[in-house]
Amino acid sequence: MSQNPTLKKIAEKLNVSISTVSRALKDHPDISPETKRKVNELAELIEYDPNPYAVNLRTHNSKEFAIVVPSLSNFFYHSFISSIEEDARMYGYSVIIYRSANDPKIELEILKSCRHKRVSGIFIAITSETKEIEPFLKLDTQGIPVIFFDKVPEYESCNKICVGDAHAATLAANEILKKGFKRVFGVFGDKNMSITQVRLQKFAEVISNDGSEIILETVHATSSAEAEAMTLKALSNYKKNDFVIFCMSDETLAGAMKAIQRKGLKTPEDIGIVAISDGMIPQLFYPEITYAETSGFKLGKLAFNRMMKCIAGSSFAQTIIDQSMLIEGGSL
Amino acid sequence: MSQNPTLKKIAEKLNVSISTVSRALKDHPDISPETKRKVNELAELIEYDPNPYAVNLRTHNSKEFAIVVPSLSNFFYHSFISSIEEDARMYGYSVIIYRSANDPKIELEILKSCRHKRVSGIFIAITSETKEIEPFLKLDTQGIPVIFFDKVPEYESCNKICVGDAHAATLAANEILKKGFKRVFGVFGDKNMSITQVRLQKFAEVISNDGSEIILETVHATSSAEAEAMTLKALSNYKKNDFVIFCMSDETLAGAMKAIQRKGLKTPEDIGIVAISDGMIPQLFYPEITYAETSGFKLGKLAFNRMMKCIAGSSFAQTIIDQSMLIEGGSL
DNA sequence: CTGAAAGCGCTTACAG
DNA sequence: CTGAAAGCGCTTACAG
Repeated sequence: MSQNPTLKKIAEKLNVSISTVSRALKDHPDISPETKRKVNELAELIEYDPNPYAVNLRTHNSKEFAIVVPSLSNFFYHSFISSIEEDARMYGYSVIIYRSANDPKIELEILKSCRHKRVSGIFIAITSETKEIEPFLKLDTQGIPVIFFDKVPEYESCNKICVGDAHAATLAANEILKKGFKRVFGVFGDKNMSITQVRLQKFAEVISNDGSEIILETVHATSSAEAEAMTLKALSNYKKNDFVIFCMSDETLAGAMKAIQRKGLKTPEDIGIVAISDGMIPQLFYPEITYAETSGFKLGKLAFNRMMKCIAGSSFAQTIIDQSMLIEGGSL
Repeated sequence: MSQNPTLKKIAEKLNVSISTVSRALKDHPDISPETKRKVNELAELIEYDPNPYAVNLRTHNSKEFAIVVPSLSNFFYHSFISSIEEDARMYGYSVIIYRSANDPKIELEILKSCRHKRVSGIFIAITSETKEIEPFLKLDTQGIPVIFFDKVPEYESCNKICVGDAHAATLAANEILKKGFKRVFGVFGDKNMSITQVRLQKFAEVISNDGSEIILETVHATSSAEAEAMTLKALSNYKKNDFVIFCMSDETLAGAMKAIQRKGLKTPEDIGIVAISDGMIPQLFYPEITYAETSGFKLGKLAFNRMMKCIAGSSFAQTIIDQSMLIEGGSL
């Protein structure tokens, strides 16, 4: 069991002290080049790697990041996680994934576990029920940076990396105006989520501010199946060529597309559709669906960047909004 | 910084020794009920939680599982990870995610990191280039159980949890025979992957053994785009109603569906399609695509189960095959 | 029933 | 340039 190389073993073989070996390995200026060479050679040979638990016990630096998300069955979070994982490994960090199941109690437990592990930092998308953010702020003051992403609290002075909800909604709405549709059917998600509120509000604002006589009907669906049923119902009094559907998320998009297919309608000939999406689902269809992109991958890069700055000592809280881009398919 | 509760602090407050506190907390029979009560009360009060790094340094038990996958942008792996994460947290383990980027060198590095962290166990889908499995076996003998899943090595005596490739291919092939198609176009993945070989071989076998005059054409695509191009080409001499497409994976399915939509064909009226899939993509279309299910979630449950047995001391290596089920959509 | 002591593997002031 | 020593927070034989 104890066959793992340790400082002690190297020290014994080389007839120097453990301290010397430790210093040589971290290229401490005190140590002679000759000793350094010998130590490094042997370390290489026997594949020495410091025991991370011992290091942490001394230094309280775990070289682990935690990512906490409400759910793992979500393309957006996957690409966020991939993105973080990619950067983390370059910097020698590992990534621990936690799933809060959208339950604030579990979320709190996870935070506790993060604290005891003394993770180097936490990326978190909070649950839709999370009310208290003191526990998060406390971690921050204890030296564990917390970067909120996607689902973030209202509270001002914390680090937040968000999708540009208003901007994405505007892009989609403008595209609809540009094409001159007469009726818009907007499929939105759970009413309680702040992103739903922002997207809905902005979308409605842009559409109605246009001055033209566009009819906007909106619904809230909490699942794909619900989105499908609602869209189907809306399509019952469908008239060719003046109708466009807007979906605020991949989940609602999946449902709406199902309804469109069920009705045997074709985009863009029979009906238009545009969404806010991470891009995976839009690309499964032909013509590809036009969408305002919310990239988990890009968000991950921004979040990681911010994290590294926090670790380097930046205590200045910042909200970063990732502006989205319109990706043109041919669906409207 | 050092404001975290420790055994020492409890001991001081209660005027007992650290040893006593440690024992009381783990309900050691030696300790008096009275002492236990006092210790536990205080521990509760100040929210004591053992420092996992200190515990590990002593016990070499990390309570962390590692999951290693070639890529994270894959629905199948996501559901596998979700599944493991769910079980792991119930048992008080955390889950570390590693991505090998399908590179055996990175894979090796990850293994090394797992060894030094002394993770409690590893779930791994190996890269398609992995030749040497000694490093894996070595971990196993060092007391870190390795459970291979999905992409597993040929080597016999190790723990493997696989999708029933042959069975899934058979299910799909039988469905095709049942419906009496005349021409089958099979879209397969990377030739080098063992799952491709098994699926192709079995599929071809079942189709050709039927005795009827079915024409089977197969291609290998390494991306969705390639699958789309190849399917498009095959569709150029398409004749209504005798043509069915089989896709061995979600990736190839995405490509084939794109081609079908591009041609303006409808399933099942114009053309049939059947796949092996995790189920996410098939459900996006209407009619839903019929598929032989390979469930990452179910595989995860099986793998976790096996892991717990290994940790409990089972040294007997075992290969578990998860038989798939045919999920009927209406696509052929 | 309880405690003193060693030790897991490392880091880092302190001393020389 | 190098080493002895203390200590991170815990566990566990050993002794009483």
